[in-house]
Amino acid sequence: MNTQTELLTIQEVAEATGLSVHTLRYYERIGLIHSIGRAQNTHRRYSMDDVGWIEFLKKLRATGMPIHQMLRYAELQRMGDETLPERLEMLKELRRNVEAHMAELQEHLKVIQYKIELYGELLAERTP
Amino acid sequence: MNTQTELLTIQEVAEATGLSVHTLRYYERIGLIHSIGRAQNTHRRYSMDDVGWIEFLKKLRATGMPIHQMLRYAELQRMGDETLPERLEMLKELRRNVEAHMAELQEHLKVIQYKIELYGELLAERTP
DNA sequence: TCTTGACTTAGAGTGCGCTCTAAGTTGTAG
DNA sequence: CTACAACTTAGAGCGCACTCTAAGTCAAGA
Repeated sequence: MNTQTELLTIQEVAEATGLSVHTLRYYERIGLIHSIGRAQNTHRRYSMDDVGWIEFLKKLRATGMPIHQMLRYAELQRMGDETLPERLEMLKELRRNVEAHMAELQEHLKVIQYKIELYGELLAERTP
Repeated sequence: MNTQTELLTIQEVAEATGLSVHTLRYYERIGLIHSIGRAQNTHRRYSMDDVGWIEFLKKLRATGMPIHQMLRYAELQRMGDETLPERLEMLKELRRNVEAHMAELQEHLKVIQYKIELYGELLAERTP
C-alpha cells in the first residue's frame, strides 16, 4: 500500500488504463493531462482523480473525438465552471456524432449480413 | 449519354462515390480495384460493376476494415468461387467486430449522456 | 562499490490512408 | 494552329496519433 491517498507510478497507471507509458507521457506533454504530481525523485505519481480523468479521455478517443478537440475540452475543464456551457455543447455534439456513426454502422451491417446470407446459400449449392 | 453500357470517367466516378480521383487511382494502384478499362486515349472508363465494387469497398472501409484486409478480400474475389468460404469467414469476422464496436460505442454513449445530464443540472443551478 | 532497472527529457521515427506534385499526353473549342 | 482542360504516371509529402530512441538521473540490492 502507498503513503496517503494511494498514488500510482506511471507503470501502474499504464497497466490500469491500458495506455502505454509512452502515451501517458505524450498526453501530458500535449496538455491532455494536467501536470502530474512528482515524488522527490521527479518520478510521476498519479492520483485516483488523475486515473479517472485518463479513463474519461479514453472514452472520448474511443468515440472518435480527435485529439485537438479533447485538448480543447481539457483546457475548458481547467478554466473552471464558467466553461460549463461550452463543454456541454461539445458533449452534445459528440453525442450526435456517435449516434450518427452508429446508425451508419447499422446500415453497413445490414449489407454485410445480406452478403453473408448470400454467400452461405451459394456455398450450400456448391457443396450439397 | 455514353456509348454502350454507360461508361464513366474518373471524375464522374469521384462525384458518384464521394471518393477523390486521387483515392480512386490509389485504390487501383494498390490492387483494391482491378485494372479499369481504358478508352483509346488511355483514360479510365468505369463500368457500373466497377462503381458497385467501389461502393462496397467504401462500406468495408466505413466499418473499420483496414486496407490490407480489403486487399485480401479483393484478391480472393478475383480468384473466383473456390474462395467463397474464406470470404464468408472474413465477412463474419467483420460482423463480429462491427457488433463489438457498436456495443462499445453504446456504453460510451451512456457515460456521455450521464455527463450531459449532470452538466445540465449544474448549469440550471448556476443560472436559476 | 557496482550494477540493475525504473524512471526522466527532448526529439526522432513509424504506420496508416490518403493527398498532392511534376511532367507529360491527348482531344476538343475557338 | 493554339490554347486549354482533363487526363496519365511515378513518386514525394502530409496529418494523425502514437511509439521509440538516446542520453541521463536516481534508488535499492548484491
